[in-house]
Amino acid sequence: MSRTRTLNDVAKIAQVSPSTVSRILNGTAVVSPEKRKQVETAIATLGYRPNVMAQALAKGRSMTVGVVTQAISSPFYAETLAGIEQGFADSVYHPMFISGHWRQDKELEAIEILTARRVDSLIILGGNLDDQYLLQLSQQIPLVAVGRFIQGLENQCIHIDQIQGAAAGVQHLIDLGHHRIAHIAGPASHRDSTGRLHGYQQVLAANDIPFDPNLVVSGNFQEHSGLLAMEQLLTRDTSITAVFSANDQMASGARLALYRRGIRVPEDISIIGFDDLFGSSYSTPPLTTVRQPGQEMGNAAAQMVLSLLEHRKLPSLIFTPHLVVRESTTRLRHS
Amino acid sequence: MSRTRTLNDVAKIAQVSPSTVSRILNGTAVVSPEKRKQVETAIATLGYRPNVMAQALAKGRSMTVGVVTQAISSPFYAETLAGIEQGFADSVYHPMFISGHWRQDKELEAIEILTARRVDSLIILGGNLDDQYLLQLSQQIPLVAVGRFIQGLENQCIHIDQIQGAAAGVQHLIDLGHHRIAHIAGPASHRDSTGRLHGYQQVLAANDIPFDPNLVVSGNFQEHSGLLAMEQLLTRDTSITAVFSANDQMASGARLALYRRGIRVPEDISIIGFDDLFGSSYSTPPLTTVRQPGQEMGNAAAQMVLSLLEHRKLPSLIFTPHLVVRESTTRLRHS
DNA sequence: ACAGTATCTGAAAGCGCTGTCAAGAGGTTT
DNA sequence: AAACCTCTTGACAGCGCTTTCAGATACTGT
Repeated sequence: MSRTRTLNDVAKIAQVSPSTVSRILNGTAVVSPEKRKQVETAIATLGYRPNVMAQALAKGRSMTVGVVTQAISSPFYAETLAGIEQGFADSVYHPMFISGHWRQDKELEAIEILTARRVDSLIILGGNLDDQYLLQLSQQIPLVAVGRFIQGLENQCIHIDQIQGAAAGVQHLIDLGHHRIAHIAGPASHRDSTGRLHGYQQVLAANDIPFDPNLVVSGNFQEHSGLLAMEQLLTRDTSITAVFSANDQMASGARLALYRRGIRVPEDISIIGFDDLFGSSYSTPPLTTVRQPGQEMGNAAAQMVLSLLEHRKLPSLIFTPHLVVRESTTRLRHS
Repeated sequence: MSRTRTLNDVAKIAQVSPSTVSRILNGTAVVSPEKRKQVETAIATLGYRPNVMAQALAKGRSMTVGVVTQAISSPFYAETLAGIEQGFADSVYHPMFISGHWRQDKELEAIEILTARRVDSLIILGGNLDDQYLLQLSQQIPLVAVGRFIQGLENQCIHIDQIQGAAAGVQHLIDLGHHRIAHIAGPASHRDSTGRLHGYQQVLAANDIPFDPNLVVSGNFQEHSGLLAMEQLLTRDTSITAVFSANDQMASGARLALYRRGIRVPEDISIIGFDDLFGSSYSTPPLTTVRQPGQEMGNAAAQMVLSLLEHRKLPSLIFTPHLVVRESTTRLRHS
């Protein structure tokens, strides 16, 4: 393992001062063509690569942005991460991901780790950190939040209206003639869950359909909890003709519960999800869902960070949930 | 944005030398209880956090390990990444992920970026870099490869026998009485694809079933290509009773193609996948597949890196593919 | 009481780079 | 020919930390 080359080595064999090499590397000042040539060949022959750590220390900027995600293997977050990565792709910055696992302590720890590395900026994906904390954190370091709306930091949040999204989904079901519509909610602690639940309730009310608490069961956003929730709904009430699941993963679990009982989708029961995960368009039947453009939002978050870092004015980005009708929902047959 | 505190600030207000503070932080030497106390309170009142960049520069170790993955949003890789992250969780190291998108140039670029940051070690997930290059790279930096087997670097590879896995899957189909078994292969350029194809052919031969080239179609490991492949198989040959897909994602696409034509799974056609993605156990019907323990392999890769970095002897880890029988395969009914 | 030893601590040099500052070279102007 | 610019370049002081080295102190044993 040969010692790695330094800028000094380059300077020495190019017979110039380290400053000059630095200037060429960074384009910080004009350098005579001859010296530039010498330096360039020196760099080439040594195979020199600047040490980003040292640059970071000297410049006071690490060229990395920290991303607090919740779980790298969660399909929804993964799409967003891919968007973030793509958004930084041709910039000089690079993202570093750390998972918070939906636990506030882990998220705080993630932020510690990231700030100890002096990341230049932070992207927070969902999570349980409170608004107040993030608001204060944003005073110390440029940050953008994805999937949440923080009062006083509106311009640095990328989110979509969950209520509106849920409303669109449930209205679709109602338009198809359903009125016994169950809801598999997310965990009550999660603000997206409550938003979606509200959307569900609002649309019911708007359509004069009484809200029946028996028709809502909570899960934890994972497939298995959707399956359990569906089973519970089925034993509670047999008049259900449609279910609105707070995310695609639980919809998938619910769909399996139905399959096991021989209940057909969409003929017997219609299902609608939320998120539009990539795989949802390949489920059987392809899932009707409310799309949250995860990748685009991630990409936008990266752009926003870049603007923040370069003190450009922030792009104003608006994302709206969007109903994607596929084959898991159908018109209610009057029986 | 208040200037962030440095070790010197701490030293000053604790009335000790910077060296002493450093010693306490790193446990490098014994320090008298009083000084330790002074320093600790100083750290607490200042809210001091060491600058990892500066530490890295001084120690010559960045405490980060670079991971070259292929696509962060690919379900299989995402599981592996989660395993890696978990494997480093209570170490002082942190992973930094960069995607190569299955393109050699991007992978090389990823390695450049990572080494410019002086990562202490590298984990390579699959990809198209050639063995020779990696073997040479491993001379410069501790590296472990996941999902590939490199001659001369066997101890630093974590992989499973693709042939054996495919064989197990196909044998399962044969045991159920199938002999018209199609294969949806991965891209020919991908070594896992060829391994799985060989496994398929070997088992066919071992059971005296003639290999019919018409029964194999290649996809690109994405869902859509599986759908296309299935459609093609269906037009080519109507006697197919089972299909072995080179991964779960294509199996999912194939399953959709069948659904569209009203062909039942598993009653009319049995399907078996490869990987055992988390979502596969929630497909309709739950997919029979050959499990590749992505998360465990990722975790093992992290452990291996840690061993390498601490010069401990390498754990010898053997992973084997494992048939997971679910509901997408069934005994052939003699018609 | 004194050399010898074991402990703790600070000074200082550096890790690899950047950026300020001032000097030297060459060219203009009057 | 003197005074003044403009350009390019090197010295040098950091960035925030670690680590050697040697000095200071406190204990040994004889």
